[in-house]
Amino acid sequence: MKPAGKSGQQPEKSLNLQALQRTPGFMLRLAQLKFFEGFYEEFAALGVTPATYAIFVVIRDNPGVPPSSLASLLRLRLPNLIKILNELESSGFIKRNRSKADRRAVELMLTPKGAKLIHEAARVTAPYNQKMLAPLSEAEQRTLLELLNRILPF
Amino acid sequence: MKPAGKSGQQPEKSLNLQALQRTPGFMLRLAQLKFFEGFYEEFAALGVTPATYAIFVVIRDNPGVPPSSLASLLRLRLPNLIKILNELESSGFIKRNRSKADRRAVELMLTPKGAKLIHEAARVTAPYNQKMLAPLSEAEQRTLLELLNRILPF
DNA sequence: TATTGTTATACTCTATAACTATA
DNA sequence: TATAGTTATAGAGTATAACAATA
Repeated sequence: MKPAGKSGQQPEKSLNLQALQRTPGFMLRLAQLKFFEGFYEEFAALGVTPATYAIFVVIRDNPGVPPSSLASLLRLRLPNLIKILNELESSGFIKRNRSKADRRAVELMLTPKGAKLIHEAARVTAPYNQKMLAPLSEAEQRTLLELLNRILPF
Repeated sequence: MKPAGKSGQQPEKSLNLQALQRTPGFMLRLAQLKFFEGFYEEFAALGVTPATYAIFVVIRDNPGVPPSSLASLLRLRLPNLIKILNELESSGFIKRNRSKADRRAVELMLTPKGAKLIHEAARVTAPYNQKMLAPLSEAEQRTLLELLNRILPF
């Protein structure tokens, strides 16, 4: 998925959209598309995607996390995550250690290069989120996050 | 995309997830996945997907809507929408009329069979939404919808 | 020439099956 | 035998280019 599209920013004022506007799943989809499109614009220069951003953050905050935990957390199938991890490792952003306690298990770590990348990306995060949520007050932004957290199984 | 997955319902309590939980784009993605997975479960018997559900609703409320408007509203590329419309038409759920004012333009309508299908689907909608939003009060559900509407360009 | 709809096609994302190695 | 990781591969979903018919 790449950039926006010329046709979608002020869509079709003349249509009756009440039913969809009251459909949470549809509104969540549109909101997620907006965030992902904005993400690609803001983070393109760093070469970070929504998926790799989340992977970096989780490894940063949980060094040694195994791929299986990462996959279930991010809602990625393990084989699909492995492909991304292979690219991140061959690019030198992460490394894999074999666990000494259980030699089947893999422990994921950031390399210094990876730590540097997520550090730079993290500085874009706040202004990016602010831009996406601009129509909401600070309190409303917190409310939105809290409601989303409540409907999810954390 | 089809059903849930055994591994993701109570993910990884032991990990530090604070950063992602404060990342609206990530939480929106998880919420959207939850709604779509639940949708497939609830609407599978009717053969309706999130995309076709939205298409049916817009045509029902806006008979004669052209494919181009439908595509920009639903954030689908026109060629991808056309493929879905072809299937819905050959299955007898919608029909295409050529506009008399502009013979390039197509006007989309539900057939009686399509109207019946969306009528049956609409009866599943309220309990489905209630199930997805169960952790929220009625007032909170309204707040969530309102905040999502505010960050989108309607 | 520009616009609407359409076809063909490529690319990305996601899903399943099967394999390796450890336990 | 069961589990963690990996590979291979198939299937959706989404993207662009090019074309026909009409304006």
